Amino acid sequence: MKKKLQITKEIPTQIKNLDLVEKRRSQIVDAAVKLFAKNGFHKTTTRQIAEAAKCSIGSLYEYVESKEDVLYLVCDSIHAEVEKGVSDAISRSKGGKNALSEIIREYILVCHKMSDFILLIYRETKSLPVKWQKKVLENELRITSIFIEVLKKFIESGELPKLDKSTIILIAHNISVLGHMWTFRRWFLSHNYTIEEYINLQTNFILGIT
Amino acid sequence: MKKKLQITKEIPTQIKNLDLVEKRRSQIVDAAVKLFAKNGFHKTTTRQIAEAAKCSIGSLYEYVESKEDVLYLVCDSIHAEVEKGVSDAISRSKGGKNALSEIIREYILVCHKMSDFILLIYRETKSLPVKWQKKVLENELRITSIFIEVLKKFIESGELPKLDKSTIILIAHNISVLGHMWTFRRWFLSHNYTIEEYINLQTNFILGIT
DNA sequence: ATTATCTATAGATCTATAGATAATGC
DNA sequence: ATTATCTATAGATCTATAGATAATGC
Repeated sequence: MKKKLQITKEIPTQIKNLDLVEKRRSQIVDAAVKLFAKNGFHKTTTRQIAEAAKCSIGSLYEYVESKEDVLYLVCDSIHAEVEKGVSDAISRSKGGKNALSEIIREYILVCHKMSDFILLIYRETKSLPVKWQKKVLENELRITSIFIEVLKKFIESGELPKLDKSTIILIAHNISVLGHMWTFRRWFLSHNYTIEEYINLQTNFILGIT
Repeated sequence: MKKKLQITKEIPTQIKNLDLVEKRRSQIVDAAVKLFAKNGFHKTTTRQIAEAAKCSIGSLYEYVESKEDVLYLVCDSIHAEVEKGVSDAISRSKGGKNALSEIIREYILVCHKMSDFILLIYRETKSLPVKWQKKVLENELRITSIFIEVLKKFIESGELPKLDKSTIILIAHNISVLGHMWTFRRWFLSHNYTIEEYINLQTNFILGIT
């Protein structure tokens, strides 16, 4: 994939074989994402990451230049998975009646599945070098802009009432954030609602059916 | 205040004079909250805190038992200020037409003012010992429950349509989170909306005026 | 003489790298 | 002979405390 190659280029490595870089970095990311989600970025040591990724600490530093590199790879892979989930839902969508509800539903289910990792991004983005913080925020924005496009389409086709641009943008951000809300208030919400109840209530709220 | 005395009791100190404990801890919190907001909990050292609080590292550890103690004091003081802001707004509220809008407005203004510190709580709650994580979540819930009470009151007085309990609870959480959203998406939102525009759009969204 | 404050540092990390060793491909 | 991997550790922290000193109140 284009995207992956781009990242492979963004983060320097000592290793020549680019296929190997992809493979090992993917091991590293899989190991690190769990450790970061569980113990946080700062409490996770590079040794723990190397061990979980089944390589030595020396090898780890052949594939990345710093611990922050690992965090960036982790954040990026999380966003890629969320984005894929949303895009897939949209291409599966048949359009027509209730199609927006269906997309909101699929998005919240992605948030549900990715709960711990979305939380990780909220917590640790600030630990990245500024350059990569910006990249992470761009990713966030890209996901939100998918909702903007969807909303516009539904307004054009008359399934939603006409709204001005700043309202559309705000609603798209609200959808994003109300999905995330399930991740960072799950400690409360999951005791009071099932995920299906949550989806229904939020859908009604967003569509103004109260 | 009762609350303060309670915290003074929760976190042990070597110092006998309780007034002094309050005074010094308040220095420590004022210093730490800025450092944590700017550099994060883990990148802030106890020496930096002591220096900014104008006491020695030795003294610092007479007033708290650990760095995590400082973080708990910080989180608690942030929540206390948010809660005060909301409570004050409600007691100032004249009731009657648009009173809910007015409370939402004041709440979002509090979030605006406290932006960096609300973000700090999102980022660093996980760095606390579990016991105190729970306390912080309780504080969060207490603020949300203020909105629940307000909503109930407006439904009783007929200014809002009748809603079932789980919808009321969800809307209260949504109000809380859409206030926070201004803090953690400010990097985007503030380039597209003034705080007043944001308040108006979100108020319309929450009240279902689209 | 009791209480608060300070200085100096023990003890315990953790990141990142240098240099040695093993594996691969021509 | 080139590329990938490993072991061992340099160097740089940082938290928390012990023990010494200064300030306070009877």
